[in-house]
Parts: sequence; structure tokens; C-alpha cells
Amino acid sequence: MHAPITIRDVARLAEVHPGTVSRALNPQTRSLVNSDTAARVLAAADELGYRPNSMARGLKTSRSFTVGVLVPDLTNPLFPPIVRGIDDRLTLDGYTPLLVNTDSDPERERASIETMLARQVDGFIAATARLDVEPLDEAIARGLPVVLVNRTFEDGSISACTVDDQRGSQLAVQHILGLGHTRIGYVAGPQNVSTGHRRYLGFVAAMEAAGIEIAPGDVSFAAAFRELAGAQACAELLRCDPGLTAIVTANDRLAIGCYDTLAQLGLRCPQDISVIGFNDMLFIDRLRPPLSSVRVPQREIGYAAADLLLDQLTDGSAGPREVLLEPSLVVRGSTAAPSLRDAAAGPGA
Amino acid sequence: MHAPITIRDVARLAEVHPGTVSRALNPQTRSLVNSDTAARVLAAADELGYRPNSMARGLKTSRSFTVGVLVPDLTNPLFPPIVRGIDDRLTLDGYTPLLVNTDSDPERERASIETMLARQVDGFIAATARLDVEPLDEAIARGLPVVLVNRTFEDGSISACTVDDQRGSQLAVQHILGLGHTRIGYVAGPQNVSTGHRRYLGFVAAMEAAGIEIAPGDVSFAAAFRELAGAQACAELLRCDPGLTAIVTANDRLAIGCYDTLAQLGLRCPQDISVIGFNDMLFIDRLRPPLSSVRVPQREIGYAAADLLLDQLTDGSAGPREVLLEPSLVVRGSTAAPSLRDAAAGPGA
DNA sequence: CTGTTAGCGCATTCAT
DNA sequence: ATGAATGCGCTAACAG
Repeated sequence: MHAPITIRDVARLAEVHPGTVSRALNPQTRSLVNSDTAARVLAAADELGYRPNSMARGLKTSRSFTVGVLVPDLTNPLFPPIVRGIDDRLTLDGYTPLLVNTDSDPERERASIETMLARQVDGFIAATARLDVEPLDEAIARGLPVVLVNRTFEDGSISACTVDDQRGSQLAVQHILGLGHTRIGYVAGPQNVSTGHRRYLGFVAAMEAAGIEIAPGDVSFAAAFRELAGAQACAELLRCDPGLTAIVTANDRLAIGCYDTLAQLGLRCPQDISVIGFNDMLFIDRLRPPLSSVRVPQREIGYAAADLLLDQLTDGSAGPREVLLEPSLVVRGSTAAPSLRDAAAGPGA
Repeated sequence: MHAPITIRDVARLAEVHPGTVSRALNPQTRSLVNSDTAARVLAAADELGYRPNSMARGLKTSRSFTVGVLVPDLTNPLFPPIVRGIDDRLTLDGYTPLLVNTDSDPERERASIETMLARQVDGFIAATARLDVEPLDEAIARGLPVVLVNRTFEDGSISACTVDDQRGSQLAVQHILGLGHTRIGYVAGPQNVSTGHRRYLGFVAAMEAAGIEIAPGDVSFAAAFRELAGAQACAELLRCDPGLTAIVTANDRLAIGCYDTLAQLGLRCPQDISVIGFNDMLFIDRLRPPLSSVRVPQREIGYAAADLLLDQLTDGSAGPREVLLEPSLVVRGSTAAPSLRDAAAGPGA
């Protein structure tokens, strides 16, 4: 438990002034110093095991090389890959993420942002679903760059990185149509989060593009991205139109809920009804049947978001940008051609 | 984008000396100041929206109120709940976790610890399975408290928080025995990680306690906690002893691998063979059949680990302690009485 | 090229 | 009970 080694210890050993040590140790300013001296300093620093105190550096430069990362709940399987991607990218440039779970609670959110501001974070990445940016207003006012993940801000004044949700819905619909389905239901997510809304819009657009009319009862809105809400929405769908042969969903967990309802009604998937999810969650291929889904490159989204932020951090003039990543279709056992069931019996009964 | 508000701004508004503001704002020293003045200072701080600069404070006090948290890979479903628990507890006391993914790569591990040391973390929580403590030696030498999660350090010189792995194995074995099984195989995890080793010891002990001999081929060691390794181990088990009626595993993912092998061999679970996992991962109840498992209170483990660390942080004299949390048994459809080969009844029916 | 100087914002010792 | 002074470890502006 020896005393911490400072820049002055290194200076003493290398027989130079502390200021020179600072210059020699910083790659940015190393060119300002004689390479021999620099080498000597490096050697001395190495010998002593010197490690710059980043709080002192931060105090002086008013940059902390930390980034606030807001997620609703790390326990939601959606977020770990995103956070991992963020971490991977930030680490490359010497930044450290400060992770916070907000539980989508405005008060907790406010408090967290407060704390991070006090910690002098250099920017924020908000992987939260809620639509308002207000809690981040002060950060923005202070000139701190902010990047949104999984959502966008309407006027485009804030950088954002998301998957192309509409395109994802289109992939799902086209897959289902390609199998020959025409009686298609949709379990939508909550419309007050952008993901839910845009996936819904994508579904509508894709159906229209195919010239298929969406009957009033063919869409049911789940109150949350949860299994139970999905099960309820699915039940409602089938009550309105028992003749559906396929259900497109806005999220894998909603699709799991659909499985529950189908099982309860004695309907088989995919023989009686096809189901397709969205996100391609870990282990979703282990369900019975394995769920077809729209894959979202979560880790890449996090990585790209961090990339966006670093851009703005490094190059002050870099304006806000939006990055849209491509989803892809993963076909598994939950989708098949329609009417393996008795087509002649028809719907209605 | 106004200039940041410092303690001097508050002092000016409250018409006191900056030193007084510092005292008034810190709950610890507030008693040293007249309560009227204190109130005035608080009001001024509030009005200006003052937020203490934690880097300046840290530089002065050489405490950062941050804690380094090491995990192998956040993407492994084991860790999010643990990290969540850590975060929840640390936040209560104003600490912030600095999360790092090491990928169990010694070099990455070393570099991360280096970075965190430079950031003046006040302590470490290592939620990694296979870390020799060596990379943390310097931290320990510096007098920084360290808490291990999911593993212990032999000589008990380091605090640790784990589930009672042996007890967990015992619960699994007793459940299987209670169903009437006597021909029981074990798919063990890697023995160079403490979790794998202790669960194995627990299995052996429980079998011995029941007076059942473990035949040479009845245990197979998986090379990793992964599905494929589990599948291979399961295949080996059944090759040696096709008469097994139950398989106990050291981990849910190994159990999933067993499912794969059983399906491949045309064996039904639980009618032909029962399988029980360990961890009770998220969505493991969604497999077919739903996996019986030993539940590990992951979030609580993280919470308790952070608690241990805070103890040592707050009370310098607090020695290292070990905390063992209780596992519990979750019975689902993958375990049943042996030899139901003719019974048509499914689980729960 | 390198030494010197002056703070960054705060907590803390010493006066008063 | 409060003011004054000092320095945590570092970087940056200015000399030389």
C-alpha cells in the first residue's frame, strides 16, 4: 500500500520537469519533446508503474472520457448486446461507459442524469424507449452530444441509431405472403414507443403494397412488449377472425404470448397458424416450434451508436446523424404454408 | 450552454465564503455551520442548479465513488441480473459501477483493471468465473477492497458472494431420487471454474449420502458451459450406460444440449429420461418440455456482493467475508418418475 | 525543445 | 461559526 506514483516521481527519476513528463506521456503532445527525452520518460514511467490519475486530468481538461449510458433494464434481453456493442466501441477510444438502469421511471431517469452530469460525462447514449427527450434537455443545453438508440427524435436534431423497423415488418410480411397466406393478423406493440409504432406502420405499408386489405379486427395492440399482453392480443385477434392463418408480431415476447394462446385454443403452430416474431432474441430458436423472426443486429446498433457519439466528441463540428441498420429474416419452424388444416371447412365455425 | 456553476458562484449568491458552502453542502460537515447559513446556502445552490464536480471532489479526497465491475461477457444471460443487482445496491450509496467485459481474456482483463485503477475506482467486484486473482493483486496491494462473485478464493482472504452450489446439486439429486430414479447420470461443467467444480462435488456428496454408487461412466465432464458440450457429454453418458433414466446437469445450457442429444436418439423427455438444469435462466421455462432447474438468485447475489464491498468501503476495519445464498428447486415438465414409457399423459396433465 | 507558472473545483487545516 | 489559505495531480500557456 505504497503512496500513489505521480507525474513528479517520474520527473524526478527521468531528471526532467513534470511538465515535460506530461508532454512526453501524452501521444498528442509527444512530438513536442525530444525523442531521447521522451524515451527516458517512458522508461521511467514504466519502471515506476506510473498511471496517470484521470480525475486530475479530467479536472484540468474538463473532460472525463466517460459516457452516460441509459437503459430501462439490463435484465431485458434486448439490452445486453446493445450495451456490449457500446462498450466495445467506447473502449477502443479510451472511453468508459457509465451504465444506469432507469426502469423507465422518470424520477430515476432524472436522478441518474443528474449524477452523470455531476460526474462530468462527455456525452450520453440513451437506449430508452420513451419518446420525450426532456430529461436530457439540460445535457443538450450544456452542449453535450447525445445519441439515441432504438428510437429517433422527430426533428432530427439528435443523432440516433436504430434498426430499420419498417423494413423489418416488410420482411416478415413478405415472408408470410410468400408462403401463400392471405388471412393475416398483426399483434402490434405499444404505440407510444417508436419501435412499436414504426413496426406497425411497416406492417400496414407492406400489406397495402401487396394489395391486401387489413380488416378492422386484424390488428390488435398489445399494451406492453410482454408475453401476457401478446397472449391477450392474439386471443382477441382470433375471436374477431378465427380464419386467420398467420400472425405477424412486433416482438418475440409477443410471439411467445401467441404460442400460449394457440396452445390454449388447441391450435397447432405452424400447421394451423404461422407465427413470426421480431428481434431474434437469444434462445428463441429453442422454443417449440423454433420461432421464425426478424433479426435485429443489436450489438452492431450499440457499436454504431457509440461510433456516432465519438464522432461528435472528437469532431466538434460533426452534426447529428441518423443511422439505420438492416434487419434480416430468420426462417425457422413457426412459419409454413397455410391450410394444412382443412381449408374446405373454412373459417367462421 | 452557460458556464458550469461552481461552489464559488453559490458562495457569492449566499454571501458566504466558498469554504462554508462546502461545509454546508456536505451532510457530514453540515453540523459545523449555523443552520440559518446552511439553509441560505442550500437555497442558493438549489436556485443556481449547482452540482458538485465529482472529479474535483475525487481529486481532493482521492475517492471516486466508483467501483470496477468485471464480467466475462454481458451477453451471457447469467450476468445481466447480477450486474443489475450490483447497480441497484451501489446506486443506493451514491456509487457508480464501471462495467467491463473481459471475455475471460487475460490481456483484456489486465488492461481493464489498469484503466480502472487509473480512474481511481474505490474497489472491485469481479463477477468472472475463471480469474486468477493475480491481475487484481495490485489492487489488493493498494488496499482496495475486492469482492468475488460466483467464486471464492481459497484462503478466504477475499470477500466472496456465491450461491451454495453444493446445496443446489443436492436439491437436484434429492428431487430426482424422490421421483424414484436410481440410474442417474451427471453432466458436469468444466472443473477449472469453481462453479463447475463445486456443483460436481455436491452431486457426488448427495449420491453418496443416498447410498447410491456412481459408476465410472455415469459422470461426463463438459469442456464448457455450452449447449454443444452438453450434447456431447450427454451422448457419452448414454453410450456408457443406455439404461440411465435421469440426467442431472451443472447448468441449463448443458441441459439444453442434453435435449438435443435425446431428440437425436429418439428419446423422449421426461417419459424416457428426466433432465434437470441449474441456474433457472430466463425463458428456460419456455423450452419443450419446460426445464426443471435449480434456481440461483442472481440479482440477489449481485446485490449482496455490492453490499459486501460497501461494508469494506465504509468501515475500513471490516474484514473479508463469504456470503452463501440459498438455491431453490423449480420443478417443471422435464422431470418425472422413471419408466413412464407407456403413459401417454404429458406434463401437468 | 524544456522549464516555469498558474489554476481546474473542491475539502480541509488553521486562524479568527 | 466562518474566513483564509493550501494543495490534490495534472495540463496548458508562456518563457526562455
